[in-house]
Amino acid sequence: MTAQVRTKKRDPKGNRSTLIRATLESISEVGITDTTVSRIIEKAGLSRGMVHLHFGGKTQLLAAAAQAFSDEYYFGIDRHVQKVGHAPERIIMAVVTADLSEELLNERATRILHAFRGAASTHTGIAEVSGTRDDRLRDMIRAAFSKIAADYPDEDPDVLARDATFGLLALLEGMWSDYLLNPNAFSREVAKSIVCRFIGGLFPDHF
Amino acid sequence: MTAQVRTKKRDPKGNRSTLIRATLESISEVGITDTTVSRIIEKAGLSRGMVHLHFGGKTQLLAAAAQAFSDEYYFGIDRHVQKVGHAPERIIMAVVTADLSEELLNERATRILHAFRGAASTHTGIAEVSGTRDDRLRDMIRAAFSKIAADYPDEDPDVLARDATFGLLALLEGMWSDYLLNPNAFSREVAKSIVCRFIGGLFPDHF
DNA sequence: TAACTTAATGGACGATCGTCCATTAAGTAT
DNA sequence: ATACTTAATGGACGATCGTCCATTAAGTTA
Repeated sequence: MTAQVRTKKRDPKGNRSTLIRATLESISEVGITDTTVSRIIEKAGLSRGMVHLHFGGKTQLLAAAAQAFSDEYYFGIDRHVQKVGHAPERIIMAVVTADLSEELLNERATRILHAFRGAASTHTGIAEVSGTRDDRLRDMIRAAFSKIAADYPDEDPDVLARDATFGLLALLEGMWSDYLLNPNAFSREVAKSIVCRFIGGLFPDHF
Repeated sequence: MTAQVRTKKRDPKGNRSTLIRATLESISEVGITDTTVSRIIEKAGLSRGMVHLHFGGKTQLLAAAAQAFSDEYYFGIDRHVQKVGHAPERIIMAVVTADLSEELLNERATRILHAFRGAASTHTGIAEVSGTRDDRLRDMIRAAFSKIAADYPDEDPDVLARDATFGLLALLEGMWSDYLLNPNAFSREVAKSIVCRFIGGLFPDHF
């Protein structure tokens, strides 16, 4: 078995992901509506029939691209979170920092996210995949807030954790929208300080 | 000059707005991508050439629909705000309540908003019109927060008002996204209480 | 009523769109 | 080397797409 990276004539898995990459690139450039099969295969440098061969159709390719984009985001978050250990406050801050970092929050990502959002309500295959910042992330945040909320005996910990989770995700969502519509005026520092004001208001002893 | 509402054979203004209404209805049902001229005129019950006659083309019709939708939202907010007088705290709460009311926040509206959002970054005519919850609203909120912030001498009033404005709009944005993706699980009461926690954290003497 | 302006119609048009398949090529097993 | 399986190609296909215009109708002015 040779390494064969250079001159592989056949590469089904590679071509599959090339198509997905080309699709995401096209969406970030011209939006979903103008992302046609012709444009995708031109970007990918592959032949027309490949979409049907590997995905069965354009619809499934879009769904696979949505899934890949979602994973890309989540793994980006996860990498940051892994580094900070298990203290819940640090996990929360890692999520916030990562979500607002240039690595994850940039023009390409905001355009793709909102393009899929716009299509999610009417295209099942996409909706399943682009839930509110992914259920995985939501669960991670809620678990962290639940631990923190236990230190506030004056409040119902479930309600507090729920509000913190919901609020934080909504706030971050809004930051992405703002970035999308106004990438030049956007300030990561201001965004972060506002998020900190929010969670600091809920958990004054921790943030 | 007769009233002629019943049997008007020609009605350019009426047909124009019928086309816009049909466009928004189509977008809320099948998204922007599948909103075709054929579908629009079928919904409107008008003839094919009318799109070109009244708007010059589909692109301009979409832009006009985006504008109409934006106005629809803003005037809805404004009506609520007019009722509560000039006290800044009451203006803010009126905006929040209106934004989360069923009149403004519903499946149709969230679908249309996000459909336009997804197209905004790549279609100039739409982007101009669907800024972050409209500059008019942003200015109104900021003015109210500026007055309130003057009562907090420990903070820079400009920074405080800016953070409150930015944060509130982002939070409401996020609520809309959550509603879009999960209309059944969404609770207006929870959403409102979270918003109140946020502004209450910034302005403890007022909210 | 006649002449004129504006609105509305709906089909024809070329230009895409996405799908699919007959054909060729590459890789594997016998 | 041969037979076989899987990958890749690219053009043909019917089905739409949005635009536009020749034609008809409605309303207005003279």
